[in-house]
Amino acid sequence: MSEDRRLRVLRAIVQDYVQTSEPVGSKALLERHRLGVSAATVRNDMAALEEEGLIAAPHTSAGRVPTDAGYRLFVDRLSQIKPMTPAEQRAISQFLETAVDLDDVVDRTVRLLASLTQQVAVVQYPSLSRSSVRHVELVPIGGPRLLVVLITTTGRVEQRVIDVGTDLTTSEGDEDLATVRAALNGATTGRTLGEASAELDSVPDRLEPALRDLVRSVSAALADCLVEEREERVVLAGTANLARSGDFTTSIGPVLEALEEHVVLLKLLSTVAEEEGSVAVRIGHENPYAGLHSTSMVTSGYGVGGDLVAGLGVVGPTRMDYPTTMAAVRAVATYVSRILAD
Amino acid sequence: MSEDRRLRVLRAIVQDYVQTSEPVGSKALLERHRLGVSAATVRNDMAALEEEGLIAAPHTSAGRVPTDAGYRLFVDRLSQIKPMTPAEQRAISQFLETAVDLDDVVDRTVRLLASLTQQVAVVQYPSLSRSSVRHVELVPIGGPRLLVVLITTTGRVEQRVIDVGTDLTTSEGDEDLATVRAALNGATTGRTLGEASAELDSVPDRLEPALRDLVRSVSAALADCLVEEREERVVLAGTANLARSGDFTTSIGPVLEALEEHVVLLKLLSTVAEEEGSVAVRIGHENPYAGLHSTSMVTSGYGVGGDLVAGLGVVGPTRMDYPTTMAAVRAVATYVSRILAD
DNA sequence: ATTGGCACTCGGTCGGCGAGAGTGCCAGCC
DNA sequence: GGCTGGCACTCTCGCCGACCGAGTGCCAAT
Repeated sequence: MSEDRRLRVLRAIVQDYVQTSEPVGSKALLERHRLGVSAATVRNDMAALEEEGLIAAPHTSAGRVPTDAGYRLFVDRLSQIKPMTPAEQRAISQFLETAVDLDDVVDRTVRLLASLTQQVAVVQYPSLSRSSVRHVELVPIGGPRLLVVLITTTGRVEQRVIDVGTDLTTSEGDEDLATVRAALNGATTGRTLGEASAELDSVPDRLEPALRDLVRSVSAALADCLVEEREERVVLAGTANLARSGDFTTSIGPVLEALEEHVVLLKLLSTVAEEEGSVAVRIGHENPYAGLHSTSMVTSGYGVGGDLVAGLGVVGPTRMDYPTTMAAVRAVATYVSRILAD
Repeated sequence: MSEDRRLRVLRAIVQDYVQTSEPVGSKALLERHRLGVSAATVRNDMAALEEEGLIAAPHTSAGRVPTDAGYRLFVDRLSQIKPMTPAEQRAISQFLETAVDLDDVVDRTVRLLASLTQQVAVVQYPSLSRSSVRHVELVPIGGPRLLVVLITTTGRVEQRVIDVGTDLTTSEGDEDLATVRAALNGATTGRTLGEASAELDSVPDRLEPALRDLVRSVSAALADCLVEEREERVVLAGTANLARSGDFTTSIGPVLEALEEHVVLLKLLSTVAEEEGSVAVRIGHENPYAGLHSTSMVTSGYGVGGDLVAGLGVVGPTRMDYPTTMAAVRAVATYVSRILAD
């Protein structure tokens, strides 16, 4: 019994099941694939595959359905990512190029991914902790109120308004502010947000005592921006696709609940494959979160110039078209990275 | 046949149906409500109510179910908003108070509303077009690059980075910038965003010709911030509640799709009742959007100091507990307004 | 106007039945 | 040893009919 043919059978089963969404039997397989052997042989192979835990029968007299392990093997060894057509690539690129700012890029990305894959798309906002400081600015906005602005290499702008106690609209205040501004920029510009955060602590000590109070409040605000958890934000689109797919008609509930747990999604997105251009697939129970046990997740990282700063991906039924989904995720990740490079 | 009793019957039907989610018959009604009349009488009343289009029978031999018109009458004349208990009020207030910034307020609000009502919560971001300009700031961030910052009275901060062509890091550039900054602030500060936008056009003409190019690019960026449609943003929570309610088990799809149409949601939220503390209810087919024909929407406005700046509300099955839902929406709107007043 | 009574309607459920799909196994063949 | 055709078996699904019960509509009586 050839190992090779057994895998071909598995592949055929996965492909058929993905397409028809019905358990596939030995006879149906023969009709749709030229395997060159008889139904009985296929049945033997299927029995073996079931023994190995790669496929399973919903009940005695029905066809077979791939198990999570079966899909895993299919993804790892039996399929290759379907390249996108030039037309699709152009469409993706054009759609993303017209975005006006970071929010718009993220918004367009998530919609695009949802419509390309017909599944639920998840896009993480570029994460501060992996990007770095481009510039820090301090702007007095009347009386003792000060606007603290942080600009990152990913184009994100964080700001806080703080009350520093003393009036800053004097010429003396201006000077002080300039000193503090220079000190803070010196300490943080060019550093990653994590490094910058650490560096901030030592800034007050390097300045003359008179400025310490001021710099301390500003540092605090800045540190707040740096760790700002809201930055770890995800955006969803295409949840309606869950209902259409038909795989979850019984229980969309748990899946919707899981999708509302943005913290969970973030964790799942953050463990994406390291190299750019590669996609990670998490199938069914491989997923650590129970609500997603009946789903698969295809994710990839994106970011500017080799520095991965965030993840994106889709969530769909385990019975999904992995090759095309992976292609779409990879393509979108690539293009959004390119857009962000500007 | 007393009109009064007929309405009592309608109220009883709505209450029972909301609670049991099963068509209510004459006998069941008598068991749960002391109406003081016999089943036959109730049947006559029900026939009359059906004639008036206030209730309907799913099929010949089943109980009656309120129609959209029936719910409407119930909401308008047969129910009163159930006040929240002091404990609930404290809980709401405390949960919202701990928010650190505007995004956090919105995020907490939508989650709170979803969990209070066990339905889908929708919260619109405070809308720029109804708030006004607090301050405009221009920050040179190296070479010809300039950061344009707009701060609104709702605490929102919009920014754009633009390229102005000439190097600004000269002392001359500093002066020019100061002039432009003063001019822009003079033209916009204190005005609503709509007014400010109109005012911007005339700013270039009032300055010396040498500055016109600079001020024109800055004005453009600022105008862009002012009309920024992303500001008209909504946030959702509790979509999983749709699945649990059981009313949509057959067709969550259209509802989920409708909820993804943020533009539609915005339109629905923007036509909220004018007075603070009042809630608007849109029942079933009263809803202009087909995907929401099987849902009701309970909305209210919120904002700082009498100026309504945005809407919030919930979307749920027409079979919802209107009195409690309306109470929750009203309470949350009130408290979030109070929080935003700071 | 209200009430009790009664015939009627109709959806939901349950059991049985047949068809069809698919399997497992075995004996034979290459 | 591996492949094949054949055959008996199992199980689900859909269909049909019967039954049950909730609920109604109507009518005659009060």
